[in-house]
Amino acid sequence: MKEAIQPRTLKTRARLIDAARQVISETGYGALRVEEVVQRAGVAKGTFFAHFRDKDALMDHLIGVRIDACLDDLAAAPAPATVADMVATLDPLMQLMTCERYVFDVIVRHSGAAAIEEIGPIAMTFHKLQHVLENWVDSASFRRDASPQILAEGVQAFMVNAMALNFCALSNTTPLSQRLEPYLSLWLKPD
Amino acid sequence: MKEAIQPRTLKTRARLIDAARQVISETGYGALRVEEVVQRAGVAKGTFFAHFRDKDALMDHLIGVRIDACLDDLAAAPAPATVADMVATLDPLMQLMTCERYVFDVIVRHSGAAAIEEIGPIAMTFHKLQHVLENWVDSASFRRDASPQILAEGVQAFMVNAMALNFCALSNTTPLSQRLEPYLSLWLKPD
DNA sequence: CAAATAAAATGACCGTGGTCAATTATGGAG
DNA sequence: CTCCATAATTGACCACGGTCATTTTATTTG
Repeated sequence: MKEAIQPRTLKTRARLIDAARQVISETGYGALRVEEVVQRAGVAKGTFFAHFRDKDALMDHLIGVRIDACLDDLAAAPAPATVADMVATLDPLMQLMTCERYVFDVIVRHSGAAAIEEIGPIAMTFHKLQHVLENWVDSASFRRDASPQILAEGVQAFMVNAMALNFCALSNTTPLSQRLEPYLSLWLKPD
Repeated sequence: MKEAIQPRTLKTRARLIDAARQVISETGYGALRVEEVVQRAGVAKGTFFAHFRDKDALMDHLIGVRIDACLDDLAAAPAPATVADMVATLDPLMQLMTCERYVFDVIVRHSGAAAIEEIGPIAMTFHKLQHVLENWVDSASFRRDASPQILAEGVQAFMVNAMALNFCALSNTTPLSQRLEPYLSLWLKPD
């Protein structure tokens, strides 16, 4: 009953990921083709799917890693004291998540895990974000008549909403953060 | 410069839609194959794409029609006086929108039009819903320190959020409306 | 070292959405 | 009615994600 992974496996996986990153840096996420990735990695197509359940799983990993790094920055920075501050602090994250329509679609698709055993990198980052937001929201500057949990969940809902509207013709003239601000003001600081 | 559509066109389109509805009633939306639809409609594959830009456009139409009918029911009913009432009234709509994971994905993908000239049936229904919600929200029972517009937009955001969570393993034990209620309470009736 | 066993990689193959040059049907002008 | 321009239809074809029986490579055992 041996189940040790061979060094070869790690090397192949790394080659696939490197190749994918290279393709993406040249043509963006949406234009990535599995065929192109395996060719650059110098492996057969089947090998790709031995390492990733499907193309989405690769995206989940690649995008998840980037979001995770971005969240580390957020967590390291001081907690925003005002709504305007919060919106500004969240901006880099939202920019990253909406860098491409395709990227945003992948994120939305993976933001909730369909099954417990399937929680992927992106779903993880949403938990992490939830944690960060709970800390931010749990300060004297914001309303204290609701649990940080539900407030943070609400902020996430508004973030997703604002990002989705960003791809909508009727409203994509307004910058992301500017669209988010009024919602958070009303949500976090009711009179 | 004649551009009159031939009766034949309407007939073919109707046959395609009928065939699609039939397939869906048997196997659901997600399992629909264009090949199956054109076979039942007795036309060639290319004909399908002469009538619909892509498979998504067919789904946009079919789902849009159903949502629209549901919204007519909502608009006809008396405006809900409480949050609990509102959540209960919205339930049929949310049930429809989440009848299948695939259906919800289609809806999310089409909820905002990418370009003004591309506003499809589903995007239309979101405008219609916005209108209905604005009327509901603009009543004495709810907060009056914010515009009906922004309040209604917030309700939509929370609805989408609640529906998305419905497909998430960690929280899909709670019924949809029950998950929505606390958010709307906090959003529409702050103390 | 050789044989046996398990892991990894291969690539021909498939399903399905979507395209387009060629063909056929339609309806109006003369 | 005939001819013709245009709309509608066709189906072979392509792109791309994904599968799986087979082969190759690594590791263990004797």
